[in-house]
Amino acid sequence: MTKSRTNSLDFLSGLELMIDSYQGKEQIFGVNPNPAILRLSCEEGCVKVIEMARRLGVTADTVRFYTRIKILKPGKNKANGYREYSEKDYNRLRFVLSARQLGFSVEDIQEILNHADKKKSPCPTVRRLIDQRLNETEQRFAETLQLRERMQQAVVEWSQKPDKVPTGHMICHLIEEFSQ
Amino acid sequence: MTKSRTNSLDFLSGLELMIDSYQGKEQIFGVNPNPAILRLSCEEGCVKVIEMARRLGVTADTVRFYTRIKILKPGKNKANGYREYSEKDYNRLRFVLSARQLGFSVEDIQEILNHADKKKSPCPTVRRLIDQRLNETEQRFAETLQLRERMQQAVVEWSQKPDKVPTGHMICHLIEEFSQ
DNA sequence: CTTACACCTGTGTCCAAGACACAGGTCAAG
DNA sequence: CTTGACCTGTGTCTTGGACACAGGTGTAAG
Repeated sequence: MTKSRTNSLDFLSGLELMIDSYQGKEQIFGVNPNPAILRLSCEEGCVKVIEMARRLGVTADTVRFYTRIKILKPGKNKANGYREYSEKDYNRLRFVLSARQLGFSVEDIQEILNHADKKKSPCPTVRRLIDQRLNETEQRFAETLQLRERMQQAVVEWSQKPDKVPTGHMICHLIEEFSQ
Repeated sequence: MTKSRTNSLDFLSGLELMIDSYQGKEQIFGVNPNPAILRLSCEEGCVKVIEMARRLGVTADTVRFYTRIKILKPGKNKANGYREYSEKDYNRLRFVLSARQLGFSVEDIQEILNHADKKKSPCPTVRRLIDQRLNETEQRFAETLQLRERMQQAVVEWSQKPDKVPTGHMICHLIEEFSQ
């Protein structure tokens, strides 16, 4: 139950509130196979998109995005069509955000969730994917490092050089004479 | 949030800007200083898209892309509609590729070229833009560095941990117990 | 009751720099 | 004549949302 709640702040107190108020219905909500009762508890425990977003420190657009691509599957209030995000959606979204922080793509996350939804361990997939993504990140890191150095050197070199008007075969001498 | 892979830095990969590795037959591009003769010689000296691409070490799609957005303005062979890239286009594209290597966006480059085309010095613009882009690159660099460290630490930590099957409130303990 | 306003819905489009696909035209060799 | 390599312009795809839009809903104030 105790989580790494290190990376987010005030919406986590909201989380505790929500989980606590939900405590008494745990049997009904997650475990009880009767969908009628499940829906019943939703009326009290579920939240709308903005509240969901606020609790996890993202925008409503982000919540809608993950809903659109069916990572989140909130119910719908029959009366007005509003989405109803449950604790399960909350946990799922929190998971998604954690995974994104670790460099997983949304597609990766879908794959991971597919395993978990089938009650299979997603861990082997997770290990495979992070190796892959880490390689790419190393690659990107090296490229960004090089680009940064190149740009820094350009700024230094150019500070010694004058402005010039373009000629027939030279558009900008700063850029074109920069060797590296 | 982590913008990870989406920061297309791909243009940096592998290409050392192999511009003048071509020593071939026609000495026309890059050697003849007289633009009038060059323009005149277009019927003979101009090249088609693939040859242009080859000379600068990029794909034909890249040449077409810059043509499409009107950074390159090759003529058209009236007989068959084929594009005819002149030495001016060659110089322009070489400039574009150099500028891309320094982190300028295509939009930046259009702005720079607009100045140059009006015979104004693009240098003040260039200096302003590189400051801006360098800032962004520093930012991206810091983010990539952090992401990389986070991922590396995850791999290390996870190597000590077992696989687990998901439970009601835990999708993947590796990801969800990872604190940082 | 009306009105204002904040919230909600789904859908479509945008971003960057090309890469890729596609339908159709051109050209030289065999 | 056919094959195959090349050419054309245009449209769509990529990421992870952000933003726009048209229209419906809920609520408090006047």
